[in-house]
Amino acid sequence: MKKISKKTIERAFVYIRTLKSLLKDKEDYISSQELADILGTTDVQIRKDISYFGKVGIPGKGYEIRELETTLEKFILQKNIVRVVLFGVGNLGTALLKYPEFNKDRIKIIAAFDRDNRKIDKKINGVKIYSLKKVSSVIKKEKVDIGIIAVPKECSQNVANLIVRAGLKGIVNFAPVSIQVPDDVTVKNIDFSIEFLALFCNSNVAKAKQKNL
Amino acid sequence: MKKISKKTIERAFVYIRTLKSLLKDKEDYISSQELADILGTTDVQIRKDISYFGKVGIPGKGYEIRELETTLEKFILQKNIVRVVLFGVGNLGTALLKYPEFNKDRIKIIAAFDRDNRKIDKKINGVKIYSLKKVSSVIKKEKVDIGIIAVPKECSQNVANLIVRAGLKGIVNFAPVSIQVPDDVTVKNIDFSIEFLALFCNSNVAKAKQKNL
DNA sequence: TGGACTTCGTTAAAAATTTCACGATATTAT
DNA sequence: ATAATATCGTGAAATTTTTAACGAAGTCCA
Ligand SMILES: NC(=O)c1ccc[n+]([C@@H]2O[C@H](COP(=O)([O-])OP(=O)(O)OC[C@H]3O[C@@H](n4cnc5c(N)ncnc54)[C@H](O)[C@@H]3O)[C@@H](O)[C@H]2O)c1
Ligand SMILES: NC(=O)c1ccc[n+]([C@@H]2O[C@H](COP(=O)([O-])OP(=O)(O)OC[C@H]3O[C@@H](n4cnc5c(N)ncnc54)[C@H](O)[C@@H]3O)[C@@H](O)[C@H]2O)c1
Repeated sequence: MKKISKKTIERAFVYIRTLKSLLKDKEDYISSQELADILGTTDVQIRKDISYFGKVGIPGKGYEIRELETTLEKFILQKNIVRVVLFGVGNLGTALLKYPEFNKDRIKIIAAFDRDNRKIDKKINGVKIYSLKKVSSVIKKEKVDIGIIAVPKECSQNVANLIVRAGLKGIVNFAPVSIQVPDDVTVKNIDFSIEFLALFCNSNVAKAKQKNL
Repeated sequence: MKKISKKTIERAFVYIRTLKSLLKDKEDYISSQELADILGTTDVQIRKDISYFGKVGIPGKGYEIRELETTLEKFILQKNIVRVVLFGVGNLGTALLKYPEFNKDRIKIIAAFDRDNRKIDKKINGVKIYSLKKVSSVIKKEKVDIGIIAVPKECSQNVANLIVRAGLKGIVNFAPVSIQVPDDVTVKNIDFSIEFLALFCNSNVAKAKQKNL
């Protein structure tokens, strides 16, 4: 069996999300072409991706939506729930705590941590906010998978160190700085500014601007 | 001159950000290897990327930090300010309005729009919130480049339509759905759940979990 | 000043990803 | 039942991206 690429796995999650929303419709089947139209990609890309997960399509007809959805989901998540903890309950952190889609997507925020004493022991959306002293004990007890960094950028390396020391192997970093971690820890940086700037440069946006001036 | 790839442009923004933070230090020069260590990448990747922007390095010494920073910045942004408008001033939208890094990164939120009458005409962090009726007029007057979708997913296609009709060519979509737009409009989807789930699958995180069970 | 050493910039090779082309297979209509 | 049609699955080709290799160019120190 061939290894499934990162790109394919990412797209698989998009497929899953889309298929789930299609379940409500009256149609039972969808073709790679129709799915491609919805997602703005190509039918070949979709068939190629799906082929890594098995043969579930029906030539001449397409994919049974429900079957494809469960096939993909079982294959890549195996009924797991991804358990995360949040560091920093400020503007962004609070929004994350209130984001209802995480639960639907089987991502569970187990606990939050903040330095600000006024926030400690409060709950937001059912998630308790702890002092940083509790990091190690909470993480050990709760079988946490991933740590989210949503603290000011000056503190993000410190928090990353805490996360690593607690034994987590995955970090999502929203702070606009690079953090250093051991090789066996994976960091995913989400940097809004860069997304905006890159979109500006990589698309027709910049061209449109030039015309207007 | 060769075309610069999207990946290179994205990384260039990371380099710029890092170089700016290094300006405060006492060192004037940095080698590709040192920068790679900071960013968790390789020296070759960095030299390759930089080579698209010109020859600025000094063999045996490295890059002058300030010079490299200005070279990259001039090349890809040409002193532009990226002008954006926000749709949806809820949990996420409010956090975005309060995010101070956008200004530092030359991204300016010109205006926000919301459906909720109680929010209209209020200001957050100096940015005025308008009724949806004003979309077209504000966008036309203000030379906007990009629209941000931070409304509930059920409304995101509608808002996308508004954005397209107003003539914008770039959309950042935070809602966890795919939106359909004409070919000349570029959409960047930022889907937190997928980032988390993909990190979980693509890294050591899942393996660590298996061991623990 | 010269020679050892560093680090850049670039061409070539390797790896990863996407796209193409088409045979195989199920469907649908006659 | 058969022909026409639609759509899947996949090996091979094309493209893109990363990595390797190394000559060129400047640095640094004795
Ligand atoms: N606001 C946004 O929309 C946005 C967008 C992208 C990225 N970010 C980044 O996310 C991070 C948080 O942004 P924010 O707007 O929520 O900031 P914020 O100032 O509103 O919140 C920061 C929170 O972190 C807490 N904190 C500070 N130091 C801490 C530490 N060492 N350990 C634990 N908690 C600590 C503070 O008490 C506060 O509650 C920043 O790095 C920011 O650059 C924010
Ligand atoms: N909260 C998060 O951390 C988070 C994270 C990732 C993605 N998202 C996505 O971002 C979007 C917004 O999330 P949120 O948590 O801020 O939701 P929210 O409910 O707090 O805010 C939504 C806002 O949009 C406004 N609105 C509704 N329909 C509108 C319309 N047609 N035009 C303009 N404004 C409209 C509402 O009045 C409200 O102010 C959602 O699609 C959500 O899935 C949120």
